Amino acid sequence: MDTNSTALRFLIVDDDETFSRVLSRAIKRRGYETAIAGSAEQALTMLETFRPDLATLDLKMDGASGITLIPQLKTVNPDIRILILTGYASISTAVEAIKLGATDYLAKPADTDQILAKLKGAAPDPDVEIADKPMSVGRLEWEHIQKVLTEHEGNISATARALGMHRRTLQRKLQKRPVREEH
Amino acid sequence: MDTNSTALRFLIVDDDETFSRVLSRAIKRRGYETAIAGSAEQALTMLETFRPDLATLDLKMDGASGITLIPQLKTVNPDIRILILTGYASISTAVEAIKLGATDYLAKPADTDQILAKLKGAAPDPDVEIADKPMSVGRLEWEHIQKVLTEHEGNISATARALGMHRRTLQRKLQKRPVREEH
DNA sequence: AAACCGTGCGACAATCTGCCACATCCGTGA
DNA sequence: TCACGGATGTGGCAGATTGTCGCACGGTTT
Repeated sequence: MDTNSTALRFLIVDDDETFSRVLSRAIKRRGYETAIAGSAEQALTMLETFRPDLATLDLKMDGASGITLIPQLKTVNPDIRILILTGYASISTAVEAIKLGATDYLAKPADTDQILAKLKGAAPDPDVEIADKPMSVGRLEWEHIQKVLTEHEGNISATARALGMHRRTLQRKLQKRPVREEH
Repeated sequence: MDTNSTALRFLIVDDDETFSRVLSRAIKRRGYETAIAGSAEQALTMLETFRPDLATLDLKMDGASGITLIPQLKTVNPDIRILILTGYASISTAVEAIKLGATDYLAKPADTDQILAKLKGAAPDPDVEIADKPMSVGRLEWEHIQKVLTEHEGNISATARALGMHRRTLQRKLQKRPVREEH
């Protein structure tokens, strides 16, 4: 197999710039060529010059949802593998995305290895190997809380409401240290 | 019984007898021919005599999960329309089911009209509504657990080890219903 | 058969959560 | 300036949840 003529092109569509940059670097480090689009519209203008082989799409962005990109990405490259990656995951959007041809669907936060594992998972190559340990539930909860807290500019009361959690409970969780993962 | 040759055959696979009976009556009243299976295994034995055109499958049953029936149902009737209907809904099982060829996926409780609408529903539309609130921590935990659980092919002990969680605790969490997010 | 492994479940103590009750602060508008 | 609404820190307490142990049962492997 000719594997080194060209690197696989990986398109990241997400309006969270920090997230995109971090993910892009991690993907690049693994030998892919990457491009970032901050919106669905911007992604469309890039398709002519950057024909992606892999893509991650966010759902909740300014303008169109990443889901609307799926048919268009598949038109450009029918073999493209698409991963929906969103902080606003739901069953109904997951069902829609898969029906439209997305390869898989993940809720943020997810680490790079899991992202790539999901994208490789549907490849014709039957690579059946479970990678590293997943995040512990405690760690996941911490990440999620931090994310929502940031979205609410550090407002604890608002965050507790958004999470459907009692403010007192959130306060107590925040006082504790983030859970550590050991390897 | 006089069997109407034009009536569509509707198979209900669910171990909740009350639920099955109520749904069956409602479906029958709308002109379908119905059959009930209390387990995946029982459903298989019926396929020769009752070739369904439509089916609802439960996930959490004694014995095999309804998801395992999808390929076999499609073998008997490639045009069958399958709706996953479960009280233990999660994104990872939804993705799995749709990939295997299920038509749609609904969380219980759902009324008869919703069920038939999903089964009759045609093309996927990219304009699904996206949640405006992030998942609650409880919901996120449920989804994460389900994801890891599918990655470990339903092995509870292995999942508990991977999550750094006591097996007993995981068992208890799995017995509970996932938290319903309002929409 | 014996040694394992995964699973389901009872019991109990340690912890955590939901919830109410204050007591501060901090802007904003009357 | 003074209320008023909203955010925040804390204490307390009953009830829910978790971490552990233990035991039984049914498969698989050796």
